[in-house]
Amino acid sequence: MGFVLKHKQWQTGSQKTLEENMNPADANDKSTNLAESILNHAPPRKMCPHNTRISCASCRLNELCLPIALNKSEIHQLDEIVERNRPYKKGDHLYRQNDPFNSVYAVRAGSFKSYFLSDSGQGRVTGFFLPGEIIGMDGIASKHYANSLQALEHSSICEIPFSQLESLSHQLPNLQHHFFAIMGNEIAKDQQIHTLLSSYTAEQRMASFLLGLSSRYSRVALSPSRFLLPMTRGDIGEYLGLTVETVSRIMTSLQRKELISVANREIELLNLAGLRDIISHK
Amino acid sequence: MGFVLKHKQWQTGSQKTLEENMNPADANDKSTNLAESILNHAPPRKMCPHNTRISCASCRLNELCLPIALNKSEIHQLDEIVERNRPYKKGDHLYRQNDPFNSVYAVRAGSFKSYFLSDSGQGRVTGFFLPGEIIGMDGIASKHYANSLQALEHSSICEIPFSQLESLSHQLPNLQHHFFAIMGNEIAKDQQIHTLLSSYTAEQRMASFLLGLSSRYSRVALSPSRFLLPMTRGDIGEYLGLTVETVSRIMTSLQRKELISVANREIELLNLAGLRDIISHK
DNA sequence: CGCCTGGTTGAGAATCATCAACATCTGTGG
DNA sequence: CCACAGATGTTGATGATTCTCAACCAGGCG
Repeated sequence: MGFVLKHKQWQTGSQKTLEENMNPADANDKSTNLAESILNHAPPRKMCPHNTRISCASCRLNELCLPIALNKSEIHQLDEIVERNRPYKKGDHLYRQNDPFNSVYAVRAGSFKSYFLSDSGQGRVTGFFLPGEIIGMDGIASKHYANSLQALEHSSICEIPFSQLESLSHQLPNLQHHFFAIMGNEIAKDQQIHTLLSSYTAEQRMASFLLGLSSRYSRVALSPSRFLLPMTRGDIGEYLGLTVETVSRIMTSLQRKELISVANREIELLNLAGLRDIISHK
Repeated sequence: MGFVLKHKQWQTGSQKTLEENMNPADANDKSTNLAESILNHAPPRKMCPHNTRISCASCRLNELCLPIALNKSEIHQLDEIVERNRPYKKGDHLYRQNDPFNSVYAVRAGSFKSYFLSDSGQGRVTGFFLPGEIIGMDGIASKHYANSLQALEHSSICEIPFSQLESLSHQLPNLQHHFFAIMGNEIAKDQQIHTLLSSYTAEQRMASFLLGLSSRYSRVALSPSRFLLPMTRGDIGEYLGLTVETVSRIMTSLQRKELISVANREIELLNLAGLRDIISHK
């Protein structure tokens, strides 16, 4: 059966403070904010990990996000145009399908899903976004977002106004190059999903999906073998072109084969090689 | 049954000269080339439509391709970096999976398919490319092409070395903006295919595919309702995640419903609204 | 406590794949 | 120009994977 974890010591993007090496100025800002809220008779609350006064230079995701390949002064210029918004609660929308496109966003903590509603009303999840990943590039061409974007849990993001990103890219060849690369990566990733959806069985899709999450979590220094699924079985099904029931059945089947161990949203990948075998097997 | 066309007066990208408004200098080049080939005792051949001495400014696809939104002098600069290669025969490869990435390509005439071979050996078609469309963006991020690219018929392309495109984009904000838009468009398009593959029935996929081709052909001033399919049923099947047999069956079924009329590669869309209904129905 | 969302499991149905046979088209070499 | 071979396309019979419908369970939140 494989052992099942009972307690809540699971890692997710939002449960871990993402800016650990903050500078003293940031700490000061924080205590100031706290003092203010007390003065305003707001209910005293725990220190929120989603500090909005963080800089790109100190963000622990900067290896994944835009600043990679920028030097110190360039990062500072990027920092100037990034807006760190208020956190989003589970279910909040970052934007909706057809809203005018203004910005791309980098996930700082938590996770999001994108989904598309067709005229006939039925929706399909088109993507999941974890910390360090970029959201909103589907709106660049048409100037309107093609999907809606919703937080799957308490999450925070960095907003990057696109016109300013363009001007800055014009000044910084490294940034232009890197943003081309980020978009190219998105294109390559989408084509992999095309292959997955057009030729994989339900079991292969699930195995591929879980391994994908695994490697994305390990990129942000979380465990590649134990994590919480931020999305529902329904979300997974819509994303993979399967029904909820099939997703559920495959999960229990993978568990019976001792490849994974699941309990609700908690999942552990027990045999990565075995999962890979499922994908290549045929 | 709908009438079936018997003869070969069908339009494809390659059967129509794509550069009609060529300037006098180009015409001179052409006759010179012809004279040369006669002097060299080469077999006299028909005037080839794939003249390589064409400029972006005179190309009738320049409204679709990169030059859009560039002014005259900017187009000239773009022209400098574009290489117009020899034509490709049916089956020729433009590049193969894992080849080092150097350039993106614009289709000038004809058509191509991209396909991905997985480790297990089975391949899947990931895209089709018609005149005016850009090929190769899947290689930008990893510096290696993720797919192989093969000509479906006699075709010609413009090669745009990517590093030069980047430098030029750095000088010309319009070009940078436009290339971001082209990549954004590719991302949005890929996500539509995601929705198609994850939620459409076989019939909906075929209808959507045919309507997609229709609008892409009309973009290059070809008939939106009558065209030649440059790809095999097998290619279509791989692309849509169906088998050859299913593709064939759906085609005859659509024909019985008098929505289309097919004979081999010749296809006529008899009822566009009817095809759209299939997609939105339920 | 009870509701509602989310998740699991089972039985039957439907779509599409598989296997197989055959028809047709294309291009090549005699 | 014909004949042939290989690739491509069609059609039918059968079967498997996945969906649909339905019932039920668990957990979180007011």
